[in-house]
Amino acid sequence: MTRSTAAPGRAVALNHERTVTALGQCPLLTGLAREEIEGILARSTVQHFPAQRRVFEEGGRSRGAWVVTAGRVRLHHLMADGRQHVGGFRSPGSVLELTSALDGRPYMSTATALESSEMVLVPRALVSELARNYPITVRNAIEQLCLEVRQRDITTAIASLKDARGRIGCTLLWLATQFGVDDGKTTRIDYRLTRQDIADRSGVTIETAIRVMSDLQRRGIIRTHSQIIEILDIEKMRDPARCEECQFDCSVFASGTPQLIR
DNA sequence: TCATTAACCGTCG
DNA sequence: CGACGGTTAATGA
Repeated sequence: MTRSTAAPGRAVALNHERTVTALGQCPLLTGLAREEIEGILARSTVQHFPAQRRVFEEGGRSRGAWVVTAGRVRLHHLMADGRQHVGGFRSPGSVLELTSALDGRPYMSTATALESSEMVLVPRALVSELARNYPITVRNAIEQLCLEVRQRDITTAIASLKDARGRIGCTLLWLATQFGVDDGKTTRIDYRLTRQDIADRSGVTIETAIRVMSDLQRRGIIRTHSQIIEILDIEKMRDPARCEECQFDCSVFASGTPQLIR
């Protein structure tokens, strides 16, 4: 066999390895052995999506739970005026639409690939079967659904904040809990986001998002570089977001943070 | 395509 | 009235 055929074969094997690893990192499957993950993958379908392609749509019949195994995904609702309300962003290891997979009702939001992404669709039947065969997955599912409920509270908090400063501040702080990487003094949101993404997550126009973020940069509270946002002063960020009077569990400072939704 | 700025305008406290 | 934020347009990277 020539080198030209052997090399792609090895690439496929490596790719499979990465898919298995990412699938194993899915919170639903925590505690399962490698062979069990392999078995689940064997009975699931792997699909690839180019940037901007829809993975599934709100209202569509649930075929199962989706697990992000590569790339990045945006969850959102399409609104009548053409704007999007973004519910959240996901990265490898995330499970999407577990609720729909469990109750068989339609998908609750639309998912769009932000970049070339790989998704594993775990069929509904298999999700039920997992619950029967591996009690740990029931615990995992409960844990995951609790996290999703809590995140929904954050979304509510963002929407209920009165002004744009507060909404964008709350959005950035939440993103910091989800994707934040502590660089000693500052926190970097390790997830590329356009101004439009921030605006859609905050419920404001892109111009307003820019207006507010430019001001935050002038005041030395944040710094941005090629779609990566760094929070330089979390205290001052909490101020416009009015974190003190917020009843939701965003907990930017929480040490021993529970597993977050990736 | 993404980011930024500015002028303008309606809403609301 | 004046702050705020959406709309529109122009421009730069």
